[in-house]
Amino acid sequence: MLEQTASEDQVVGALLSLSRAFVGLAARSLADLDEDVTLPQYRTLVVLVSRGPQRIVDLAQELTVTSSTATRMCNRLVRKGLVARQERPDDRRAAWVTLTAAGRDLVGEVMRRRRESLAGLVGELAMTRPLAFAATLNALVEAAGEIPDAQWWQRWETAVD
Amino acid sequence: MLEQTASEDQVVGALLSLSRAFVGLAARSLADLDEDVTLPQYRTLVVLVSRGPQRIVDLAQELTVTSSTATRMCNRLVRKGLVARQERPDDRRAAWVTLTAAGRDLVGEVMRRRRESLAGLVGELAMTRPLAFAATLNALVEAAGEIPDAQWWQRWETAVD
DNA sequence: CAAGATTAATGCAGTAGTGCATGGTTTGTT
DNA sequence: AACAAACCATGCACTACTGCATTAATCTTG
Repeated sequence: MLEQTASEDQVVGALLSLSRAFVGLAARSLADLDEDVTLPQYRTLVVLVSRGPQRIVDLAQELTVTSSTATRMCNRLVRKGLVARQERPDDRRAAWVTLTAAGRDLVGEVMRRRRESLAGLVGELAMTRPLAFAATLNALVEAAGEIPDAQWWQRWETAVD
Repeated sequence: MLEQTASEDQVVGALLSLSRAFVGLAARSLADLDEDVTLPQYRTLVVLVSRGPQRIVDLAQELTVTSSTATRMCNRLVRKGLVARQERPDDRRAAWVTLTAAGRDLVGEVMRRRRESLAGLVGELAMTRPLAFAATLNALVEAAGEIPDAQWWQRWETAVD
Protein backbone atom coordinates (compact mmCIF):
# COMPACT_ATOMS: atom_id res chain seq x y z
CA MET A 1 0.00 0.00 0.00
CA LEU A 2 1.01 3.59 -0.51
CA GLU A 3 1.23 6.38 1.99
CA GLN A 4 -1.90 8.08 0.70
CA THR A 5 -3.95 5.88 2.96
CA ALA A 6 -4.36 8.59 5.57
CA SER A 7 -6.02 11.13 3.29
CA GLU A 8 -7.81 8.40 1.42
CA ASP A 9 -9.29 7.26 4.67
CA GLN A 10 -10.53 10.76 5.26
CA VAL A 11 -12.23 10.72 1.91
CA VAL A 12 -13.75 7.32 2.41
CA GLY A 13 -14.85 8.27 5.89
CA ALA A 14 -16.55 11.38 4.63
CA LEU A 15 -18.25 9.38 1.92
CA LEU A 16 -19.48 6.85 4.42
CA SER A 17 -21.07 9.56 6.50
CA LEU A 18 -22.49 11.11 3.39
CA SER A 19 -23.81 7.75 2.31
CA ARG A 20 -25.54 7.28 5.63
CA ALA A 21 -27.08 10.72 5.38
CA PHE A 22 -28.28 10.01 1.87
CA VAL A 23 -29.74 6.65 2.68
CA GLY A 24 -31.62 8.14 5.60
CA LEU A 25 -32.81 10.98 3.46
CA ALA A 26 -34.00 8.66 0.74
CA ALA A 27 -35.83 6.49 3.22
CA ARG A 28 -37.51 9.48 4.80
CA SER A 29 -38.57 11.00 1.51
CA LEU A 30 -40.59 7.85 0.95
CA ALA A 31 -41.74 7.21 4.49
CA ASP A 32 -42.86 10.77 5.08
CA LEU A 33 -45.30 10.37 2.28
CA ASP A 34 -48.59 9.38 3.83
CA GLU A 35 -49.18 6.99 0.96
CA ASP A 36 -48.84 3.43 2.10
CA VAL A 37 -46.21 2.24 -0.33
CA THR A 38 -43.55 -0.25 0.59
CA LEU A 39 -40.01 -0.20 -0.67
CA PRO A 40 -40.47 -3.11 -3.10
CA GLN A 41 -43.56 -1.38 -4.42
CA TYR A 42 -41.69 1.86 -4.85
CA ARG A 43 -38.91 0.07 -6.66
CA THR A 44 -41.50 -1.29 -9.05
CA LEU A 45 -42.85 2.16 -9.70
CA VAL A 46 -39.36 3.49 -10.33
CA VAL A 47 -38.73 0.78 -12.89
CA LEU A 48 -41.90 1.79 -14.67
CA VAL A 49 -40.94 5.45 -14.56
CA SER A 50 -37.48 4.85 -15.95
CA ARG A 51 -38.16 2.01 -18.37
CA GLY A 52 -41.71 2.79 -19.36
CA PRO A 53 -44.56 0.28 -19.59
CA GLN A 54 -43.35 -3.23 -19.02
CA ARG A 55 -44.60 -6.74 -19.34
CA ILE A 56 -44.79 -8.82 -16.19
CA VAL A 57 -41.80 -10.92 -17.20
CA ASP A 58 -39.67 -7.87 -17.89
CA LEU A 59 -40.67 -6.35 -14.62
CA ALA A 60 -39.81 -9.59 -12.86
CA GLN A 61 -36.47 -9.68 -14.58
CA GLU A 62 -35.72 -6.11 -13.65
CA LEU A 63 -36.65 -6.67 -10.03
CA THR A 64 -35.02 -10.11 -9.95
CA VAL A 65 -38.09 -11.87 -8.68
CA THR A 66 -40.25 -14.57 -10.21
CA SER A 67 -43.09 -13.57 -12.46
CA SER A 68 -45.64 -14.76 -9.95
CA THR A 69 -44.22 -12.31 -7.47
CA ALA A 70 -44.33 -9.60 -10.09
CA THR A 71 -47.91 -10.46 -10.91
CA ARG A 72 -49.00 -10.08 -7.34
CA MET A 73 -46.94 -6.97 -6.84
CA CYS A 74 -48.87 -5.47 -9.70
CA ASN A 75 -52.13 -6.61 -8.15
CA ARG A 76 -51.29 -4.67 -5.03
CA LEU A 77 -50.28 -1.61 -6.98
CA VAL A 78 -53.41 -1.82 -9.08
CA ARG A 79 -55.45 -2.03 -5.92
CA LYS A 80 -53.76 1.17 -4.79
CA GLY A 81 -54.45 2.81 -8.10
CA LEU A 82 -50.78 3.38 -8.89
CA VAL A 83 -50.46 1.17 -11.96
CA ALA A 84 -52.83 -0.30 -14.50
CA ARG A 85 -52.80 -3.34 -16.70
CA GLN A 86 -53.29 -2.79 -20.37
CA GLU A 87 -53.86 -5.48 -22.92
CA ARG A 88 -52.21 -4.96 -26.21
CA PRO A 89 -53.46 -6.32 -29.50
CA ASP A 90 -50.18 -7.59 -30.92
CA ASP A 91 -49.65 -10.14 -28.16
CA ARG A 92 -52.70 -11.01 -26.19
CA ARG A 93 -50.79 -13.11 -23.73
CA ALA A 94 -48.81 -10.19 -22.42
CA ALA A 95 -50.17 -7.76 -19.87
CA TRP A 96 -48.57 -4.37 -20.13
CA VAL A 97 -48.18 -2.69 -16.84
CA THR A 98 -48.33 1.07 -16.99
CA LEU A 99 -48.20 3.82 -14.44
CA THR A 100 -51.35 5.71 -13.64
CA ALA A 101 -51.25 9.43 -13.12
CA ALA A 102 -51.29 8.77 -9.40
CA GLY A 103 -48.32 6.45 -9.71
CA ARG A 104 -46.35 9.00 -11.69
CA ASP A 105 -47.27 11.68 -9.21
CA LEU A 106 -46.16 9.60 -6.30
CA VAL A 107 -42.71 8.95 -7.70
CA GLY A 108 -42.53 12.58 -8.70
CA GLU A 109 -43.39 13.72 -5.23
CA VAL A 110 -40.74 11.51 -3.69
CA MET A 111 -38.20 12.87 -6.12
CA ARG A 112 -39.31 16.41 -5.47
CA ARG A 113 -38.88 16.01 -1.76
CA ARG A 114 -35.52 14.44 -2.26
CA ARG A 115 -34.37 17.30 -4.40
CA GLU A 116 -35.78 19.73 -1.90
CA SER A 117 -33.95 18.16 0.99
CA LEU A 118 -30.72 18.06 -0.94
CA ALA A 119 -31.12 21.63 -2.10
CA GLY A 120 -31.70 22.81 1.44
CA LEU A 121 -28.78 20.72 2.54
CA VAL A 122 -26.41 22.23 0.06
CA GLY A 123 -27.70 25.76 0.26
CA GLU A 124 -25.02 28.17 1.22
CA LEU A 125 -22.29 25.75 0.25
CA ALA A 126 -23.33 25.94 -3.34
CA MET A 127 -23.66 29.68 -2.98
CA THR A 128 -20.02 30.22 -2.16
CA ARG A 129 -18.33 28.12 -4.82
CA PRO A 130 -20.99 26.38 -6.81
CA LEU A 131 -19.14 25.33 -9.90
CA ALA A 132 -16.12 23.78 -8.27
CA PHE A 133 -18.46 21.97 -5.98
CA ALA A 134 -20.61 20.64 -8.77
CA ALA A 135 -17.51 19.64 -10.68
CA THR A 136 -16.17 17.65 -7.78
CA LEU A 137 -19.44 15.88 -7.29
CA ASN A 138 -19.91 15.17 -10.94
CA ALA A 139 -16.43 13.72 -11.10
CA LEU A 140 -17.39 11.47 -8.26
CA VAL A 141 -20.61 10.47 -9.89
CA GLU A 142 -18.73 9.64 -13.04
CA ALA A 143 -16.26 7.62 -11.03
CA ALA A 144 -19.18 5.71 -9.60
CA GLY A 145 -19.86 4.67 -13.18
CA GLU A 146 -22.19 1.72 -13.40
CA ILE A 147 -25.22 3.83 -12.58
CA PRO A 148 -27.07 2.55 -15.56
CA ASP A 149 -29.60 5.35 -15.66
CA ALA A 150 -27.99 8.26 -13.92
CA GLN A 151 -30.36 10.63 -15.65
CA TRP A 152 -33.54 8.79 -15.11
CA TRP A 153 -35.00 11.45 -12.84
CA GLN A 154 -34.22 13.98 -15.51
CA ARG A 155 -36.09 11.90 -18.02
CA TRP A 156 -38.96 11.85 -15.68
CA GLU A 157 -38.92 15.59 -15.33
CA THR A 158 -39.05 16.14 -19.04
CA ALA A 159 -41.75 13.55 -19.34
CA VAL A 160 -43.86 15.44 -16.86
CA ASP A 161 -43.47 18.81 -18.52
CA MET B 1 -35.02 33.76 -6.00
CA LEU B 2 -31.51 34.50 -7.19
CA GLU B 3 -29.85 33.60 -10.43
CA GLN B 4 -27.70 30.93 -8.86
CA THR B 5 -30.46 28.43 -9.46
CA ALA B 6 -28.80 27.05 -12.57
CA SER B 7 -25.58 26.01 -10.87
CA GLU B 8 -27.47 25.00 -7.77
CA ASP B 9 -29.49 22.66 -9.89
CA GLN B 10 -26.28 21.16 -11.16
CA VAL B 11 -25.18 20.53 -7.63
CA VAL B 12 -28.48 19.07 -6.57
CA GLY B 13 -28.57 16.94 -9.68
CA ALA B 14 -25.13 15.59 -8.99
CA LEU B 15 -26.11 14.87 -5.42
CA LEU B 16 -29.20 13.03 -6.54
CA SER B 17 -27.15 10.78 -8.76
CA LEU B 18 -24.66 10.31 -6.01
CA SER B 19 -27.44 9.49 -3.62
CA ARG B 20 -28.78 6.84 -5.95
CA ALA B 21 -25.33 5.35 -6.30
CA PHE B 22 -24.88 5.28 -2.55
CA VAL B 23 -28.24 3.79 -1.81
CA GLY B 24 -27.60 1.06 -4.34
CA LEU B 25 -24.17 0.46 -2.90
CA ALA B 26 -25.53 0.25 0.62
CA ALA B 27 -28.22 -2.17 -0.42
CA ARG B 28 -25.73 -4.35 -2.25
CA SER B 29 -23.26 -4.43 0.59
CA LEU B 30 -25.98 -6.05 2.64
CA ALA B 31 -27.57 -8.19 -0.04
CA ASP B 32 -24.28 -9.57 -1.33
CA LEU B 33 -23.68 -11.04 2.06
CA ASP B 34 -24.92 -14.60 1.91
CA GLU B 35 -26.31 -14.21 5.42
CA ASP B 36 -30.04 -14.06 5.32
CA VAL B 37 -30.62 -10.82 7.13
CA THR B 38 -33.42 -8.46 6.26
CA LEU B 39 -33.21 -4.70 6.36
CA PRO B 40 -35.24 -4.33 9.57
CA GLN B 41 -33.03 -6.95 11.15
CA TYR B 42 -29.93 -5.15 10.04
CA ARG B 43 -31.27 -1.90 11.40
CA THR B 44 -31.71 -3.63 14.73
CA LEU B 45 -28.14 -4.84 14.68
CA VAL B 46 -26.91 -1.36 13.85
CA VAL B 47 -28.76 0.07 16.82
CA LEU B 48 -27.08 -2.47 19.05
CA VAL B 49 -23.69 -1.69 17.57
CA SER B 50 -24.06 2.03 18.00
CA ARG B 51 -26.02 2.18 21.24
CA GLY B 52 -24.76 -0.93 22.95
CA PRO B 53 -26.90 -3.51 24.75
CA GLN B 54 -30.52 -2.41 24.90
CA ARG B 55 -33.67 -3.41 26.65
CA ILE B 56 -36.56 -4.47 24.47
CA VAL B 57 -38.44 -1.26 25.16
CA ASP B 58 -35.47 0.90 24.23
CA LEU B 59 -34.95 -1.07 21.08
CA ALA B 60 -38.60 -0.67 20.24
CA GLN B 61 -38.39 3.05 20.87
CA GLU B 62 -35.31 3.38 18.70
CA LEU B 63 -36.87 1.43 15.86
CA THR B 64 -40.26 3.06 16.35
CA VAL B 65 -42.14 -0.19 16.64
CA THR B 66 -44.11 -1.71 19.46
CA SER B 67 -42.32 -3.80 22.01
CA SER B 68 -44.04 -6.94 20.84
CA THR B 69 -42.53 -6.39 17.43
CA ALA B 70 -39.16 -5.80 19.01
CA THR B 71 -39.53 -8.96 21.04
CA ARG B 72 -40.16 -11.04 17.99
CA MET B 73 -37.46 -9.31 16.01
CA CYS B 74 -35.06 -10.37 18.72
CA ASN B 75 -36.40 -13.90 18.58
CA ARG B 76 -35.55 -14.05 14.91
CA LEU B 77 -32.11 -12.62 15.50
CA VAL B 78 -31.51 -14.99 18.37
CA ARG B 79 -32.51 -17.89 16.15
CA LYS B 80 -29.90 -16.69 13.68
CA GLY B 81 -27.31 -16.41 16.40
CA LEU B 82 -26.75 -12.70 15.88
CA VAL B 83 -27.97 -11.42 19.24
CA ALA B 84 -28.47 -12.89 22.69
CA ARG B 85 -30.74 -12.13 25.59
CA GLN B 86 -29.07 -11.54 28.88
CA GLU B 87 -30.83 -11.28 32.18
CA ARG B 88 -29.44 -8.74 34.52
CA PRO B 89 -29.65 -8.95 38.31
CA ASP B 90 -30.58 -5.35 39.06
CA ASP B 91 -33.86 -5.52 37.20
CA ARG B 92 -35.14 -8.97 36.55
CA ARG B 93 -38.01 -7.74 34.44
CA ALA B 94 -35.75 -6.37 31.75
CA ALA B 95 -34.16 -8.52 29.06
CA TRP B 96 -30.95 -7.05 27.80
CA VAL B 97 -30.33 -7.69 24.17
CA THR B 98 -26.70 -7.91 23.22
CA LEU B 99 -24.84 -8.61 20.03
CA THR B 100 -23.09 -11.91 19.67
CA ALA B 101 -19.69 -12.09 18.05
CA ALA B 102 -21.43 -13.22 14.88
CA GLY B 103 -23.72 -10.19 15.01
CA ARG B 104 -20.82 -7.81 15.46
CA ASP B 105 -18.94 -9.50 12.68
CA LEU B 106 -21.86 -9.25 10.32
CA VAL B 107 -22.26 -5.52 10.78
CA GLY B 108 -18.52 -5.17 10.56
CA GLU B 109 -18.40 -7.07 7.32
CA VAL B 110 -21.11 -4.92 5.79
CA MET B 111 -19.24 -1.81 6.83
CA ARG B 112 -16.00 -3.21 5.52
CA ARG B 113 -17.50 -3.91 2.15
CA ARG B 114 -19.05 -0.52 2.05
CA ARG B 115 -15.75 1.13 2.80
CA GLU B 116 -14.09 -1.06 0.23
CA SER B 117 -16.57 -0.13 -2.47
CA LEU B 118 -16.26 3.53 -1.68
CA ALA B 119 -12.49 3.34 -1.58
CA GLY B 120 -12.40 1.67 -4.95
CA LEU B 121 -14.87 4.19 -6.24
CA VAL B 122 -12.82 7.15 -5.15
CA GLY B 123 -9.48 5.69 -6.06
CA GLU B 124 -7.63 7.84 -8.49
CA LEU B 125 -9.79 10.84 -7.71
CA ALA B 126 -8.47 10.94 -4.19
CA MET B 127 -5.00 10.34 -5.57
CA THR B 128 -4.92 13.50 -7.59
CA ARG B 129 -6.23 16.02 -5.10
CA PRO B 130 -7.10 14.20 -1.94
CA LEU B 131 -7.27 16.97 0.62
CA ALA B 132 -9.40 19.40 -1.30
CA PHE B 133 -11.69 16.54 -2.11
CA ALA B 134 -11.99 15.43 1.47
CA ALA B 135 -12.54 19.00 2.56
CA THR B 136 -15.40 19.45 0.15
CA LEU B 137 -17.03 16.27 1.26
CA ASN B 138 -16.57 16.99 4.91
CA ALA B 139 -18.12 20.38 4.45
CA LEU B 140 -21.07 18.68 2.85
CA VAL B 141 -21.32 16.14 5.62
CA GLU B 142 -21.27 18.94 8.14
CA ALA B 143 -23.95 20.74 6.20
CA ALA B 144 -26.02 17.61 6.35
CA GLY B 145 -25.88 18.02 10.10
CA GLU B 146 -28.49 15.99 11.91
CA ILE B 147 -26.60 12.77 11.44
CA PRO B 148 -26.81 11.89 15.07
CA ASP B 149 -23.99 9.39 15.05
CA ALA B 150 -21.83 10.19 12.10
CA GLN B 151 -18.92 8.40 13.69
CA TRP B 152 -20.68 5.29 14.80
CA TRP B 153 -18.76 3.06 12.43
CA GLN B 154 -15.57 4.51 13.81
CA ARG B 155 -16.70 3.63 17.28
CA TRP B 156 -17.32 0.17 16.08
CA GLU B 157 -13.87 -0.10 14.59
CA THR B 158 -12.18 0.90 17.80
CA ALA B 159 -14.45 -1.43 19.73
CA VAL B 160 -13.31 -4.32 17.61
CA ASP B 161 -9.61 -3.63 17.93
C1' DC C 1 -52.29 -27.75 -38.41
C1' DA C 2 -49.72 -29.69 -34.49
C1' DA C 3 -46.13 -29.44 -31.20
C1' DG C 4 -43.61 -26.56 -28.44
C1' DA C 5 -42.56 -22.17 -26.35
C1' DT C 6 -44.03 -17.97 -24.03
C1' DT C 7 -46.83 -15.33 -20.87
C1' DA C 8 -49.66 -14.54 -17.08
C1' DA C 9 -52.42 -15.95 -13.34
C1' DT C 10 -53.48 -18.97 -9.32
C1' DG C 11 -53.29 -22.36 -5.65
C1' DC C 12 -50.29 -23.63 -2.04
C1' DA C 13 -47.02 -22.74 1.44
C1' DG C 14 -43.87 -20.45 4.02
C1' DT C 15 -41.26 -16.29 6.45
C1' DA C 16 -41.14 -11.45 7.98
C1' DG C 17 -43.12 -7.65 10.04
C1' DT C 18 -46.66 -5.35 12.44
C1' DG C 19 -50.09 -3.95 16.20
C1' DC C 20 -53.56 -4.82 19.80
C1' DA C 21 -54.96 -6.98 23.73
C1' DT C 22 -53.78 -9.96 27.51
C1' DG C 23 -51.26 -12.18 31.06
C1' DG C 24 -47.32 -12.76 34.13
C1' DT C 25 -43.37 -11.32 36.60
C1' DT C 26 -40.91 -7.95 38.91
C1' DT C 27 -40.19 -3.43 40.82
C1' DG C 28 -41.63 0.84 43.00
C1' DT C 29 -44.70 3.52 45.95
C1' DT C 30 -47.77 4.45 49.27
C1' DA D 1 -48.85 -5.28 52.59
C1' DA D 2 -51.42 -3.50 48.80
C1' DC D 3 -51.65 -1.25 44.69
C1' DA D 4 -49.74 0.72 40.76
C1' DA D 5 -46.29 0.85 37.22
C1' DA D 6 -42.86 -1.17 34.22
C1' DC D 7 -41.36 -4.81 31.36
C1' DC D 8 -41.59 -8.70 28.55
C1' DA D 9 -43.81 -12.52 26.27
C1' DT D 10 -47.71 -14.54 23.78
C1' DG D 11 -52.01 -15.28 21.39
C1' DC D 12 -54.53 -13.46 17.62
C1' DA D 13 -55.00 -11.29 13.30
C1' DC D 14 -53.59 -9.24 9.37
C1' DT D 15 -50.58 -7.58 5.16
C1' DA D 16 -46.47 -7.96 2.29
C1' DC D 17 -43.31 -10.66 -0.07
C1' DT D 18 -41.59 -14.75 -1.96
C1' DG D 19 -41.09 -19.18 -4.75
C1' DC D 20 -42.74 -23.55 -6.78
C1' DA D 21 -45.88 -26.01 -9.35
C1' DT D 22 -49.80 -25.93 -12.22
C1' DT D 23 -53.12 -24.26 -15.49
C1' DA D 24 -54.88 -21.54 -19.26
C1' DA D 25 -54.42 -18.72 -23.01
C1' DT D 26 -51.83 -17.29 -26.81
C1' DC D 27 -48.08 -17.11 -30.06
C1' DT D 28 -44.44 -19.45 -33.00
C1' DT D 29 -42.46 -22.73 -35.59
C1' DG D 30 -41.89 -26.80 -38.10
